[in-house]
Amino acid sequence: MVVEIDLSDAEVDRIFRALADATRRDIVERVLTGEQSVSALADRYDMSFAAVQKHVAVLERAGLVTKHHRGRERLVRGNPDTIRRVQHLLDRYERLWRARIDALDALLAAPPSTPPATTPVPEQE
Amino acid sequence: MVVEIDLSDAEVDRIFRALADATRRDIVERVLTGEQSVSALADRYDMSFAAVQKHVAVLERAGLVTKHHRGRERLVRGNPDTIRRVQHLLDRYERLWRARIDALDALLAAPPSTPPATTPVPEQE
DNA sequence: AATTTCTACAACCATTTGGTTGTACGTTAA
DNA sequence: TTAACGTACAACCAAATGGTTGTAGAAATT
Repeated sequence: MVVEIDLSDAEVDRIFRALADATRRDIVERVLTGEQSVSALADRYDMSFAAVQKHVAVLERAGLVTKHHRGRERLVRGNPDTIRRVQHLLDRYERLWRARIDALDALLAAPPSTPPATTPVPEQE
Repeated sequence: MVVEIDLSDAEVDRIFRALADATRRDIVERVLTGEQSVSALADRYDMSFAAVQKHVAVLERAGLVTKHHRGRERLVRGNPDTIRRVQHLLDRYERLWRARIDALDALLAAPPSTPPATTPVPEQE
């Protein structure tokens, strides 16, 4: 199964914003280990049912969870694909950082008689 | 060098919120590959200097960048430690997911003569 | 000394966010 | 059939966000 590789800026915005709230992160954790109804989730938090409903909606719009019908309930389930995509994003940041560190190391390792100013970095992207 | 392992909810809030903006993510990428002054950054974006200054402040409060003095300039530099901590957070999410999948797999692998209705999931919490 | 550059910060504004309560509707249970 | 449960959604509100302009100070340039 091929998953989408690239995410638009707006999608990434929604994902990070969705994760920028402790209640929503907690919901994600819960539904990753097992789907739960909205009201079952709402029982866990000290806020109204409608507030939890809104949090779930934010997570759903970000693609972090999905909802399914079962009778009168709506079961919320975590979507690990989106989690994985965020990890790839952060991996990219780390690669950028490492490339820079490697370049600085190369500079320091090079003898001062041969300044490597022409090719400081393997020039990716 | 030992880095902090745990982050408070408020810290994680700030980090994810800081990353929930395309301009700020772009700034992070730029300063991970090499430090830049605030005005050099501001030249890159179609908004006022003050707006970019605010974005940098948000990133700084989240611990994603640091600022250093050089004459009248303030050099902005990426902080990979924080990036790494976010990765660890997401790793945790993935482990939770995998644990659940493994449990379901174990259920499916069990012979039908032993109905697993009593323990559908390893009952966490 | 005067001017320009880089930064800091306050004040303001429109929009979004995160919460509330209230109403309505489909589904299950008595 | 009636009542209770689970959900959806609108309306409202306070606070935060993301932008602006304007003022001021420190450092560099002329």
